[in-house]
Amino acid sequence: MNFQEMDIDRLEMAASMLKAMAHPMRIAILKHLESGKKLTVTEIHELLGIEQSTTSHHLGILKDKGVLCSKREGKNTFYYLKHDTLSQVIDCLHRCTCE
Amino acid sequence: MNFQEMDIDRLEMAASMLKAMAHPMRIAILKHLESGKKLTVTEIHELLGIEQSTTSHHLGILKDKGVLCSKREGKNTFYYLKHDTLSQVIDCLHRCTCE
DNA sequence: ACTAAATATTTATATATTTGCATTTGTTTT
DNA sequence: AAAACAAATGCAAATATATAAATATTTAGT
Repeated sequence: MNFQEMDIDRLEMAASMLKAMAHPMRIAILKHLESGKKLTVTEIHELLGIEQSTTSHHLGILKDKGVLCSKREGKNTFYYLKHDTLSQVIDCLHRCTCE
Repeated sequence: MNFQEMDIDRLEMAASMLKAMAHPMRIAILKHLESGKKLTVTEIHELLGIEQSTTSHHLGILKDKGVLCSKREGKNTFYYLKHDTLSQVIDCLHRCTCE
């Protein structure tokens, strides 16, 4: 594997993380998970007022693409940011959409 | 227009900016535009080794969604980041894809 | 006005995403 | 073991996106 390929892999990884985040509901989810907060599927589905299955689906995408992690505790599954630094992306977008 | 709607509009705006950025080639373009750099379509198309029309198309998407601005000077059109702060998003992704 | 260079737009086809509903799987409690 | 709760999955219709090739537009130089 040469540098070129490594770079392409990395670009694709970055792109798929961004793509995972690039959805209004998923950004709303991420806003609720800033500063290390951990929330269950039900909590998120109630906070946002969207279907349970839709919520789970969105969380699955975010987890699959490396944006979130999850840990099961009994009946609940808690979701949280994989990299705290990703809150920066959300904050940055918040600032860029002020006009 | 109530706050709820305002919030939804903003989420959608943020999502469409992210969606515009969520593509390997477009991330590669953004990497070249960090720290206020301004490049022409041809420069980018040569830097990345992709078709001119493809390059223009990608730039058009980034501009349309509010990620880039452009200014024409003679035959050339220079593209640059609309918000300098967007470099943070790229840097953040760079850090998150180190594993 | 004509040509060449730089950029932009249009097309069509293929592929991917979103969403709700119904169902299923996993876990706790009785 | 059955009931109740939490989360995940499969499916299908509507919608959106990617890609590449061909064509069009804008501008500078002659």
